[in-house]
Amino acid sequence: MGRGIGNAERERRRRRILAAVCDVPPGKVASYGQIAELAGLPRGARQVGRAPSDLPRGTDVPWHRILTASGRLAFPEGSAAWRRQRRRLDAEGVLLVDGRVDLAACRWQPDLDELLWKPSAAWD
DNA sequence: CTGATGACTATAG
DNA sequence: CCTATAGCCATCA
Repeated sequence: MGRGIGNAERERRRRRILAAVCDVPPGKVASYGQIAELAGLPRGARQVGRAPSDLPRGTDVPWHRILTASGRLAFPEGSAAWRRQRRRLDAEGVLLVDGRVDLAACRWQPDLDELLWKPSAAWD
């Protein structure tokens, strides 16, 4: 056994990441690191960025609510992907000021109830 | 196996 | 604000 994780485990982690992303409500945002923590992957911020890019076409996951820890979009400012994400955020009332979101105002923070209930339901 | 890469983060100067 | 450095970890050539 020694090698890294198997396909089953990788898939479980991906599902937890996507579940955490789906928990972020409209009008709120979360950082990659925050999603990783919620998914049970304390140092998995980079993996959070990978999961959405692996999604099959047409899947409905609110990946646009995920930002870097500084409140910026992870794409180069002005790029097509950046504009697409910005437009989705804008539609929910999350505005960029000077290229970044006011995390103090828009950051999503799950309730204690949610932390106690959601995981068991979402992780299985 | 090794090294490079990336939708990351934190700290230091 | 910037750059540099280090840590992170799955994935790929």
